[in-house]
Amino acid sequence: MIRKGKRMTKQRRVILETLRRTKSHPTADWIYKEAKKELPDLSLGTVYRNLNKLKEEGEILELSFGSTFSRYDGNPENHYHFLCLQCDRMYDVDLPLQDNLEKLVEKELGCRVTSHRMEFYGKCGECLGNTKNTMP
Amino acid sequence: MIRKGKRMTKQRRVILETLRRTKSHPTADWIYKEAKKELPDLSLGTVYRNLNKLKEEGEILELSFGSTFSRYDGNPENHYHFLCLQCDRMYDVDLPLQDNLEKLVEKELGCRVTSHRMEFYGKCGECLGNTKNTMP
DNA sequence: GTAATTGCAAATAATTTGCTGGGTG
DNA sequence: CACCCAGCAAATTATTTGCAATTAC
Repeated sequence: MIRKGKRMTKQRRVILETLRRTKSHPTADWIYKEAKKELPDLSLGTVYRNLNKLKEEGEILELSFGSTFSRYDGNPENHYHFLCLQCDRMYDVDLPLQDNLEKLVEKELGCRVTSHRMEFYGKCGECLGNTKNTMP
Repeated sequence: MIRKGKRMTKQRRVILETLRRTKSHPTADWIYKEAKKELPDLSLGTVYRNLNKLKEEGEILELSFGSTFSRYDGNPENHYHFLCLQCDRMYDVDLPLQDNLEKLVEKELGCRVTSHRMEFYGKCGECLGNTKNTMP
């Protein structure tokens, strides 16, 4: 693996490790606060710059579905997500990619489809359970 | 039945008409500029306020997939979209909703899924045509 | 009449960028 | 030792909000 023009600074390493360690699909700010515990002088701008670089290099995914901020995923393989509208937690969905749909879209629009994204919305298991207990 | 809010001001009417008239999935700013031709005193804040109301009432859709700004769709029925990564145009995709996938997600995560969204990315027919001449 | 809604401008929120000094390869 | 990259803070961008005046019902 050739690291062309990429420098492995300790900031970059800690940011990537922080993201890979969690399954919570965190925001840039969460990563910043978390990584700052290890690197107290870390700045938020550095977090954003590194997240953008890592995204361009295909090391991570940026998830920016229907909200005012981005979440990040340390797993760069395309996969789907479920967002709980009550607690705002985001879960990975282990469903096979519907690549056949890309073909259908190409036929319909006469375009070239290179990727797609899908996100599900609703109430997560934990929130379903919580309401059950507190509901009259 | 209490009709709280929801006055048909001329601003609201023009904003909705402007959005319904186009197939371009425009931004709030585009709608503002366009509607301003008819209502010169219109302000951008009013456009945002009305778009949010219309969204809440289910009259329109807000599309905020993977970008720093929202686009709006005058068709409130859930449907998929294709975004051309070259020219940034957005197209409606006429594909049946994959509601069966919602069931699969519910089974996998033990959650309640109420909706989902899907977006396709690539190069649109027009952009393919433009490059066809220069491709080997 | 009166409460929702407007225009305006200032406030937020998330992210990006310019500068300069420091650390990596 | 060249030059990428960090830290810091100010700039940008999209959107929201407070307020007094206006307007629809």
